[in-house]
Amino acid sequence: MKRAKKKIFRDYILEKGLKSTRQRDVILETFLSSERHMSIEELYLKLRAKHPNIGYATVYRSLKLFAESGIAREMQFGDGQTRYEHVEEGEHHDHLVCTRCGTILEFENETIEQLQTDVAASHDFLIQTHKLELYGLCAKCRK
Amino acid sequence: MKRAKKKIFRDYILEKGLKSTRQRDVILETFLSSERHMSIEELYLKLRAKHPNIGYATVYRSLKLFAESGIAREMQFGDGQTRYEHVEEGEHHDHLVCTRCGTILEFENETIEQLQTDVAASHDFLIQTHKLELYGLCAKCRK
DNA sequence: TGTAAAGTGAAAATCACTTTCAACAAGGGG
DNA sequence: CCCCTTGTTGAAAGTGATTTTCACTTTACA
Repeated sequence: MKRAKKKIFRDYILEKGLKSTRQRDVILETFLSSERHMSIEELYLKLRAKHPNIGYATVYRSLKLFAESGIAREMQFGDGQTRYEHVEEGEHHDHLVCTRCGTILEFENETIEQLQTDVAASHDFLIQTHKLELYGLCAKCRK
Repeated sequence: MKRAKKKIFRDYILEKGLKSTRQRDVILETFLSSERHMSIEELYLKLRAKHPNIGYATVYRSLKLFAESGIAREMQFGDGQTRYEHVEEGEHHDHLVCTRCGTILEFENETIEQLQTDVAASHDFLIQTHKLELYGLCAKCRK
């Protein structure tokens, strides 16, 4: 799976006439072996531990590239920081965001998706993407 | 309705030991008689027309206060600007956001709300708020 | 009215990115 | 291999939205 994503990215780079670099390899490896929903700051700090010479800007640029290539997705959860999550092909999920501890859980609900399509249709609206987030307290924090 | 919101705000101000000022009155009046989903920039420009001496910071501060008092709600639609919408008591709606012209339509769907509650329950999660946005092309723009 | 506490506006500061730019690497040729 | 065109990088400066600071008002109540 990690291998597959690396291939997708390699192919994307090639197709666009871009170059494969040491930095991108390191950032990709670190991103892929990190938990989902990492903020750029978090990823940058994690990277710095082993690669103190990698610049902030490079991390931003690489993540943007990962998103373009289709292996990552940009997300905003209202805390003012952009997070990137791993993209699994053909899968879409929504989020439960704990407002106390920041934990992000994922869920899928086919019925909700279908109802969204219905709503859009009734407004003659063509859906490109959607965002559904439930904010509140996770099991741990509500005790 | 406008009257009711002004009262809610007045009560909030009082309860918190804050002060009622000319600026807040003007900003509130302008906010209430504006369309929903105004960005701060838009509101500020509208205000300036009649009150050129009101500062940017005061508009920001007032809107934050409106949100705290419960008569307004902060919203992010991914265009990098915070928008404030009017809160009608006991009503919750979601949004259709046109990615081309920026139009924001509202809709309500009780079934989706119910399914959200079910999802949350199955994760032992306590919902405080939620956000559902469908991004795409509105009827006008999809032609 | 006096005055303590809150509010205001202008400007500076902050925050999360983005861009700039000079120095460096990649990946083809030749 | 070496060249050389073109993309890449890191540091630092720049952005744009929002916040904070601060000296100066205003407000509300004693």
